[in-house]
Amino acid sequence: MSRPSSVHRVAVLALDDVVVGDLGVAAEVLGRTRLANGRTPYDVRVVAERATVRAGAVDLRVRDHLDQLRQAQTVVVPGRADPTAATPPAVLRALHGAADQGARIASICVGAFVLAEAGLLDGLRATTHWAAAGELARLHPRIDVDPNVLYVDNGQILTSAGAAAGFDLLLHVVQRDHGSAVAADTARSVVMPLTRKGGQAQFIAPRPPRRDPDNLAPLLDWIETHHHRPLTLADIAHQASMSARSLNRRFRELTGTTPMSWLRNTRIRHAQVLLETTNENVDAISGLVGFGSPTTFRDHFRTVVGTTPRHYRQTFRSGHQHG
DNA sequence: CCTTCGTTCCGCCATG
DNA sequence: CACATGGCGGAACGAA
Repeated sequence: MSRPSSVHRVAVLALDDVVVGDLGVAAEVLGRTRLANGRTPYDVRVVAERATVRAGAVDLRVRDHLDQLRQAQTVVVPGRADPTAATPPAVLRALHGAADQGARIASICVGAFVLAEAGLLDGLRATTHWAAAGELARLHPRIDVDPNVLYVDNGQILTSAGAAAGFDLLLHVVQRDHGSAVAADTARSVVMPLTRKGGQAQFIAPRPPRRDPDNLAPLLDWIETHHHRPLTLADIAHQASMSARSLNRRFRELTGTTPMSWLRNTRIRHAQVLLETTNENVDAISGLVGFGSPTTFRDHFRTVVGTTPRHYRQTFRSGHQHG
């Protein structure tokens, strides 16, 4: 028909009780993306098993059927009100089909549970909404759950934390596909400044009133404010009035990670903010966020973020009209 | 790249 | 009895 070869097809999966915010993020960010020549690189379609989808207070009329998933080069899976609700078999089959054909699959928030149910996250690092991270790790032990990052890019499979982190993930996708200039334009278009205020936005968000016999939040706050010091596991355990053994165990249960890994991610997150918002050189930032040496900082930065600190700053800056 | 040495993490098990 | 804690040891990991 009409030149579909140059269009990148995106299917946004609308399951029952989909979180409309997540759905909106997916549809808006990619749908609003424009290339330098004004063309729209993404053909975004919301797909569902049935024409009407419940979504909290509203019903959605969905125009495209689940079958369209097969044609998509990118599939986005938003969260659902009940993260652990069983996913219809036809949906899981469709996801498998898309993955087998090499489609990129990205989840937002607790949409990661759907990917997990499909087995697409086995053996991979992944993230989800921080309050659900422990549950995800418990239900799917083969997933390396990291609740302390905004998103995780495994190449074909991507996961992001809360809805706001979904913005970051999709802007990252745009940047990967079309470069940082296009991504910066998209960010402006959706009025989402590329500046994110540290990942700790995740933690000042609604504190869950749910039961918390052992609440790690105060300890995580303490790590947040002391990450720049040369902390050891013993230091953190002492702060929590726990043995190192118990701390490791509780941490794994409640967050899916280990204390030192959490600390490392906290440091990297702060380093990212400093790279974005200051002119301190990389070595100085390394020290400011608590790394023992610039070498280890670069090492960790690469494994967490995927690029070098210098390149990260460069691509971030290039998207801004000098500021 | 390697090598050395300290740290971290988790299974196991005794203890409360 | 169920359950949580934490010490021990060793494999894996990280720093330099």
